[in-house]
Amino acid sequence: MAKVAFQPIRKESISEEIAAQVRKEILQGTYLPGEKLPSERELALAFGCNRTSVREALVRLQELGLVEIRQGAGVEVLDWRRAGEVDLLVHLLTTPDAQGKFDRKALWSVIEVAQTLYIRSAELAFQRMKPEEFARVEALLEKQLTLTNDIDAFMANDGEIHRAIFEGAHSVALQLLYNTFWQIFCEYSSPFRIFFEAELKQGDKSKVISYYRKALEIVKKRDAAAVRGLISEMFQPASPELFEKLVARLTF
Amino acid sequence: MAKVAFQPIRKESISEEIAAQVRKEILQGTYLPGEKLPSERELALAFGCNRTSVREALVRLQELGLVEIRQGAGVEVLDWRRAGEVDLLVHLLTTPDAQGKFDRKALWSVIEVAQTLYIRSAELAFQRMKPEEFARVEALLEKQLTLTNDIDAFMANDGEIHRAIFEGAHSVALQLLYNTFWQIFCEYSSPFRIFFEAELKQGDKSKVISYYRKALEIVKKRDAAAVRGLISEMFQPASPELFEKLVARLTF
DNA sequence: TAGATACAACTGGTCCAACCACCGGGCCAC
DNA sequence: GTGGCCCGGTGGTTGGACCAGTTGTATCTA
Repeated sequence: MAKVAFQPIRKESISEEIAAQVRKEILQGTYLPGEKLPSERELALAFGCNRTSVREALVRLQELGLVEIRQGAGVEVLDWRRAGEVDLLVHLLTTPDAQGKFDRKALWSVIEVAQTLYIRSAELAFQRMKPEEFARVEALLEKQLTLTNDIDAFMANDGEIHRAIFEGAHSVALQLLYNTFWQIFCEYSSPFRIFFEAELKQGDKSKVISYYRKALEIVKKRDAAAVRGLISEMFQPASPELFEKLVARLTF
Repeated sequence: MAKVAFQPIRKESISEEIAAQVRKEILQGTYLPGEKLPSERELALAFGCNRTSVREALVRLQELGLVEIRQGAGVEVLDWRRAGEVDLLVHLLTTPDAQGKFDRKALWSVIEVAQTLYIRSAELAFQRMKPEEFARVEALLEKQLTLTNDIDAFMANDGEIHRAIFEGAHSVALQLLYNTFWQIFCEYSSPFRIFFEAELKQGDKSKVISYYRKALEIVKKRDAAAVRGLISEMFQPASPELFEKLVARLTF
């Protein structure tokens, strides 16, 4: 086991690079809905690469609902507020606006929705989970309380706990929503990491630790009535004042 | 205006065709998570097309979180329950399982989540909409009551009403979620079309019409407390018994 | 002159063949 | 057991060619 948690490197392909650049321009409003992108051939020239790579990039953007590609007629920029897919969120949240400002309002809206979905998910999970599923959640929560010395394992197990809840709802839709929102969280995990590290050093006085204890108790008692409050508590660090502190630590 | 609402034809590109076929196989479990797809060259041979088209198709699947493409190592099938994006839902709902059976449970889970999101959205909208936004919703609702003779216009305006509510929440996340869920609804619109047509013929006795009347009143009174109940009523046709009737009319 | 027609320029769609970059496994020397 | 090396296979990228659809325009026709 390495002393440091090395991050696996990922080489961006040319088409991803191109997609990222064009996506940014569209999200920042350089290209307005209804306008046409330069032709594939022009883009290839501009990016100094092959047309094939440009095409792959455009296909990516089309999948996100950012553009519409029509043979013979060029590539039209769509209004992403009307046509954008949910998976656009993660890009939206990591793309500063034209003034280089970070979109706090968008992030806040995601937190808001995440909380709503989490509460609903937990409500359904408490109705639908089988004994062995409850047992698994209990086991994960107990494990979490033993991982206070390993921040990496702590955060990984944290993800598994949340996932178990969303899976417990026995809802494909919620499960996929979890995937998307978890991906967003991962992009933002750096400030949370610092937050958790500070918390864990406080040992028993830590609010985070006491939160997991409380969660474990509620799950053991199958106390469905207490779930809503518990989750609201979990989202407490996302309250406006703490929100600003977390945003200040973002690293992209 | 044409007598019939013609559907714009869209020619499927080869890469879309390939993506659809491979997606189906993955969703049906022909390829299990961890397995590798045939190489691009093999797929090109099998589909009788060029490798370029296969590559575009695979990029599409990667964007959905269905596969992971790694240079030199082939294309690995991922577990879409863990890695799939929300945008996968629309494909999941229109892909029968290996026995050719339609996945009712998945559709039900979508309806369930849609209701949750709609309620939350409306709650927020009632808190955040400005007078002109309320006025717009009122106008759309009033317009809806005049469109009882034009089913196409009726359904289009219906979409605008829902969109206005989701936009009223002033939440980018909810707005994009609306786009994705609306897209799913469009895939399923045929049974709803029949349902609405039958309702509209009943005139004032129609439950649907009375629903919009009630909605209009609630919006005019800014009666936020009544919203939850109203939306639950709207999702009433999705109750188990009617759900089966609607499913029976699906046409894909 | 108004409308229909034909054309030409442009755009995306597909294909081919070649080469580069990377992975994985097998082999070898240390 | 470790690291170095090679080799076959896989994805990544390239340039160029041609097909197919769109669009605006110049032209022809009534």
